[in-house]
Amino acid sequence: MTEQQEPSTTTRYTPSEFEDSIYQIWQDSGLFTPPADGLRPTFTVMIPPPNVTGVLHMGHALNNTLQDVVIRHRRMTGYDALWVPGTDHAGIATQAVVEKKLYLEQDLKRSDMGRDAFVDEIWKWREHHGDVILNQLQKLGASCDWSRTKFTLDPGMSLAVRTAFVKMWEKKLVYRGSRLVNWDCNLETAVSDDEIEYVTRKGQIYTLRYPLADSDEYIDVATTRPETMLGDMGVAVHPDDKRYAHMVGKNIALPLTHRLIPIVADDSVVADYGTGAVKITPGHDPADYERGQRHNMQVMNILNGDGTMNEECGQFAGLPREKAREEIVAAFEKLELFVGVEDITHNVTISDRSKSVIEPLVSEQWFVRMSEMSQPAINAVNDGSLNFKPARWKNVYLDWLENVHDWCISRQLWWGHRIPVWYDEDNTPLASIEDVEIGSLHPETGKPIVRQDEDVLDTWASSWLWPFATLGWPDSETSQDLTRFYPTQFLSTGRDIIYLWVARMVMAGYAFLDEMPEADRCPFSTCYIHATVLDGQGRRMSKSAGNGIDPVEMINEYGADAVRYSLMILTREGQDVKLADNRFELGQRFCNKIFNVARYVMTHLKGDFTAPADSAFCFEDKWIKSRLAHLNVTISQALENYDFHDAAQALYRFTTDDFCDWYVELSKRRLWAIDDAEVTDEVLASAQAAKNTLGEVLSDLLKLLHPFTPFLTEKLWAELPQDFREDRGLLMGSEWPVADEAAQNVELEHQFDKLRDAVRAIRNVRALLEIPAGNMPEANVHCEEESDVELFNEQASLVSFAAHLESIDVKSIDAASPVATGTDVFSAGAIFLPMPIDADTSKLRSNLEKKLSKIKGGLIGLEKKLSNAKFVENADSEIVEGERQRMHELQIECKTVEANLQNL
RNA sequence: GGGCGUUUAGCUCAGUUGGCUAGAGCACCAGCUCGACAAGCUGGGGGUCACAGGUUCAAGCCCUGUAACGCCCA
Repeated sequence: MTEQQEPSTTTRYTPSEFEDSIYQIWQDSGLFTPPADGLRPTFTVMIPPPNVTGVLHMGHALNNTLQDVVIRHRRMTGYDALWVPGTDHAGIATQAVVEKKLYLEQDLKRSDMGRDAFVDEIWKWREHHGDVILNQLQKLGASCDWSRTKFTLDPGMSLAVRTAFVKMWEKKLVYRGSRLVNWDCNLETAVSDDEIEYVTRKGQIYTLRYPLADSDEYIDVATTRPETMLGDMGVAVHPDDKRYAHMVGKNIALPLTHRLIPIVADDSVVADYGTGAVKITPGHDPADYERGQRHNMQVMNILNGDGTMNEECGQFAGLPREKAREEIVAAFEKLELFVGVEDITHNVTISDRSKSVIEPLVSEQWFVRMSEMSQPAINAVNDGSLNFKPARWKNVYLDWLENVHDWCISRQLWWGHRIPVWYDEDNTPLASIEDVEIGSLHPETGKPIVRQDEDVLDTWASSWLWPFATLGWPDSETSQDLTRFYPTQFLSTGRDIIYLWVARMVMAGYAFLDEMPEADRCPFSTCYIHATVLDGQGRRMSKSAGNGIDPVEMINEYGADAVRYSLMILTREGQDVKLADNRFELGQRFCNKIFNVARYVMTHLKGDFTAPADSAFCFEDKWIKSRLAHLNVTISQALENYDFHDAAQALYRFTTDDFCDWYVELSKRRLWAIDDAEVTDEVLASAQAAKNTLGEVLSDLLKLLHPFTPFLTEKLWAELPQDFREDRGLLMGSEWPVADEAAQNVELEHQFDKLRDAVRAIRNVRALLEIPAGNMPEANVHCEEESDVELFNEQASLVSFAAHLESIDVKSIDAASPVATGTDVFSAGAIFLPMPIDADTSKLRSNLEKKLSKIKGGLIGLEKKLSNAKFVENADSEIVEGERQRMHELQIECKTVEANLQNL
């Protein structure tokens, strides 16, 4: 692509013909990898690693487009920009996918295969399918440094995970203990508090009668899970509850068991809810666990890992919990201890992953002490080291950190980082970065090591190290990347993982990078929370609902640039985006526009090019250069602030309105002039100036567009003649244009607006009077200000050309209105078009009448306002003066319109 | 129960520290095969800014309350 290429001859933008080859050219150019010399400041983005089992969905497409826009912009503005890609091993999800596949295809269960063979199968699966989503990111145009692609189970990541674990071990931040955890009976593993959700479901609440031992009295207790009564260790009532006061301290003979359990008084019981008495099942309910602790109750586990009743359950042992529920209710009925059942709706805790009902149960797990680690992460937001955009998400982040619970990090799975802990024969643990040989001696006890911990770590316990582990930490051999590219500047992610991932990464940065100065430890300075993509009806897109729009399909249909651009302009900060698939037409139309205008411009840039003298550049040349300079400032600011919608919108406005509809159309006036028989040097120079301006504006515009529509702009850049690009390199690697301050001319832009308004007014009257395009009358333009008379006289040919006129006759507004004309008023005066013979004036009349009533309405409002002493007194003098001016204008307009109406 | 967000044209959305007649795209209507583009060009119609109060000379914007929808936490 270093040689200039021939412009395309088709009039339709057909992205499928060039996107893949352009991506290949980028790949081969090495530009995805920042230069090794390290001379420029760095700008780093870490991709939120998608699950290795994942396929690209709209959320990914949106999020990764954002990141690519940021990275491409920074790459062009002089940074060594690095975007590190990778995938997450996603413990539970991946294990489940492969487990299912093996079962369906080979009728194999993992328990039959053994750990090593099963893990091998997952690795094989990853070799074949693990890059799907990364390839899809390439179709989207993601300019990641693929040479640095990481996987959260890579050996380097393993080293990082083990190092972090041992650091926590040494600081006593990690501990092993028996605690009530959220147990997923389907997956047979513990999950953390952050991996569960609550759903409202219909259920039943059962009331059971518990007889007191050695008494005729009883207590009724209500429960939604009758089967847990087998694990009851007591019954609690409120200390002030007179109904039960005499029973406190006595025992209950727990039915179906031979156990006696105490009645205790506890403040946590709500006396007027239900029967006012609650059963205490410390082994299977978080609140009861607390109550049990307060009353020194033992914890009894009645469940097996798969959700069946365990050997503590006597006749019920081995039954699935649902079946046990039925049988226990039946048994209570038989004993005449069943009081009743009612339908209720209540919140049920389910597992994020398997969607099965979570059973709280006590088991031996590894936990991370979070409270002290959370403090630096809290400080980071408060001292401004970390900014959220939109800012309100910092509250979600802070809420979680300020109320953080210890994190259960062990999982009873096989796919993941195995916990780097070994035990001697007395179960004394030893944490180690290096593998410990079985049979070697425990350094503290001197006893032989007999086994490694069977469990693996929660996936987030590797991904929280992502920002620095991807850069080589803690390996000193490879960690020059860490010094150069850490901390990163921008993290973009979804709101659902603010605490699962974002908060933990910040904690990890402060906790583990102790060799770095405090100020450099926060892993990113901006956390951008992107919009959620909803379907056309405003529902979340989901696989199960089948309402997802496949970005890859959209790319095939509309092109990656169209998909990218559409997503960017639809994404207002903090605002969810409703997406129907036809919304990509917006981007498609825009890309088509760029494609065609570039083709048009380039047909005029052929051959040798000599730059014209400054004097050859005319009014509209200066105008479009001024608009371009303003656009540059707007885009640059918007991108630095991550206001993607604003940037995309400014590009749209400039490209379609300013450039295509006005400048390019006006340029034809001068370009066609050289076809005339007698061509003066002046005409030639003017045409040359137009060509030069077209080329220069297009060149800069392609650059400004490039972060949003990289494929198309790169293709067009290759076709652009040498004179309009500084070197033969790729657009992707080119320098962002410098906003030309000298070219910015607000006054001139204001003048152009007046010309444009006049042209529009003329076109409007032409349409109302049905004057055909081929008919080129002479129009009168009457201006309110003398300076505008001058302006319109100077730019008469511009106005005539744009409005299809033979010529214009410019006068002061004080001049008498010409007779037999149709009029319209505009921002600087009025225009008059000669009435064609047999003209139907009805449309013009109704237009004028409507306008008149609007003007009169405006006048009444202004009169009222200006006669209000308080307004004149209080409002800024500029505002008051503006209103007076406006009033004056409206009065003139009123007069003009009335006069014309009378003449009709 | 607590927190956050949204409500502006038929649809999807902009609208800055309060200040000219509230904007865009799509859709709609009328006209146009004019030498980049019919995925186009030109012109046009269309809004009680959710509702009720309040502050102010002035409110889509600020304050209070209400309603509907959505998300998160417990």
